[in-house]
Amino acid sequence: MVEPFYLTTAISYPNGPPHIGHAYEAIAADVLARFQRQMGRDVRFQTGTDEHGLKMDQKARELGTTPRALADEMSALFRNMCDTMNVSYDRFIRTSEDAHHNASQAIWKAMQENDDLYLDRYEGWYSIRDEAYYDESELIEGEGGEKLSPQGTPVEWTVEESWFFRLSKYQEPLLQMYRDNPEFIQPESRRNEVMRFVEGGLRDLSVSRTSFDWGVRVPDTDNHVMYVWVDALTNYITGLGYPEKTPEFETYWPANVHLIGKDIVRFHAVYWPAFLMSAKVAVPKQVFAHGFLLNRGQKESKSLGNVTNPLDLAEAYGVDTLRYFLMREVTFGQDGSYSREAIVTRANAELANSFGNLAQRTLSMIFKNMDGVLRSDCEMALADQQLLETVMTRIADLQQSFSKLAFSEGLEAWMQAVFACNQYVDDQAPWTLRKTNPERMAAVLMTLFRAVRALAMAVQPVVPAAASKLLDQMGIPAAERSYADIGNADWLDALIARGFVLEKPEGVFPRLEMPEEEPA
RNA sequence: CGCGGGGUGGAGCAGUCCGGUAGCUCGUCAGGCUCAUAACCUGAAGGUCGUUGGUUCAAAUCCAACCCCCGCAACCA
Repeated sequence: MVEPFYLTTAISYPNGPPHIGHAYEAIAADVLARFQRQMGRDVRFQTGTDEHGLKMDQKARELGTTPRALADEMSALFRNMCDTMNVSYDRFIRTSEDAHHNASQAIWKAMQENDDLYLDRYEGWYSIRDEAYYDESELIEGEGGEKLSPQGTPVEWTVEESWFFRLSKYQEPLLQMYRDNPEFIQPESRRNEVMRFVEGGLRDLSVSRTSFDWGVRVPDTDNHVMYVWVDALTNYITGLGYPEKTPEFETYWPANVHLIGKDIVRFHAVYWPAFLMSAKVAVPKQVFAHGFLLNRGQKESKSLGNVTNPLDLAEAYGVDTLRYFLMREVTFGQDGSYSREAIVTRANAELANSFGNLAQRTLSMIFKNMDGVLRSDCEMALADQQLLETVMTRIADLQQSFSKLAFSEGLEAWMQAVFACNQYVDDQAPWTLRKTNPERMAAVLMTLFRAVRALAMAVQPVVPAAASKLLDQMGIPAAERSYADIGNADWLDALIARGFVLEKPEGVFPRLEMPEEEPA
């Protein structure tokens, strides 16, 4: 029986085109998805766009269009970004889909049946400019003694009819759930943050709006739409067919991982499980919050004018390179910094010089000195066995790290194996053996062939296109590239039996040019 | 006392939960090799792990106080 694995990204808010952060999350999720597939899991991977809410409404008005048209246009950009980045989602969901409206209304009714929703009035100091209510204690005094928001914008006492969710009722159940499932919120620091927040007391949550109508209508009302997070979070089960008990829902829910940004931890780790408990649906197994990418140590923002279009980076350096860089450079879960120089340095040092060159020199020597003909009958020396053992150990390390989303740690282990191979090449000096001991040379080159194959297979989740290009050259059948296949005993004999002969190899990780000095 | 993240060789980071020779990459210097994508391999220099105090046989790691940097209004993961 194949164990299912359901993972999701957060759905993106498409009131603007995708930026580097969206790409980062999608790529990380994809690496995990591909990794789990290679581990033999039955993976379901969902991403998409979160299209409702006041901001979409406003943005559309600003652009002289409709929210629907804006959503269609932007959502397509996100989908295109995922496709370009080679993100292997199974389902790209849009919250404006009819099925999603049905699901959101269904979960609403389920919460209502559990007596967790009630109609009340929301009143407080409201800042129109900030679109937020403030507590009396947060307000500051303006020059003329008038009340101002903490941001210095005018506020007025506002009363609005709103539905409320009894979040307060779930304080203890949530804390109990966190205690029972220490892995529920990762990384650790986020868990502490959330627990402290919940321990501080939960207030009921306003979950409907009457001030605009671009959203999911609250059942049996004509002027309320759901608070955007109520419907947004529901996407994770909509995509599986909720409220129907579909085979997908039965198989994949509860999700193994919701991969999100650190800014929306509260919604996923507090509100979402509370909604689900109320609706009597199982809670997800894990919420994993990644950090933010900083552009040379600075947050990217439109006002600073340092926003990077991920597609530009992909075009300039290649999708695989970008994927590798993002997974390798930054400790997953923490904030990290990137720059064009860093991408080029990292890609050249590790992908081109270390691994790419290793593959190239190995295949090239087999092609030139053995006419591309593989052999499985070479006698293995101790050094050969030790190298392969090192490689296998490091790959096991990679797998263990990737299982806990420690991508950079896993790739570091992988690099250690690559270094060991290059060291081995130097020690064995097959170019010398060619003259002195051709038999031994063949043994060395075949050892390297085995090592390169394993390394290429191991790194597939991160650089899928380049890895398969390399494995294609090596004659490894596409259907035999899972992790289980690495350790197959007879793959080499089968390859030889098929009459496979290596062609002149072609590098798959070209060296990159360092960019011109950028203005400081 | 608002909240959070961080301060480790020239640069960027890991290690901190579960104390015990301070690790990695890049850069620099010296040497080796020539199969390979001017790539590869070896060695070296370089750090009082923000500061002060405490606990301990032993602290980057635990405790206390303090200093500095970055986020926490908007666009925004």
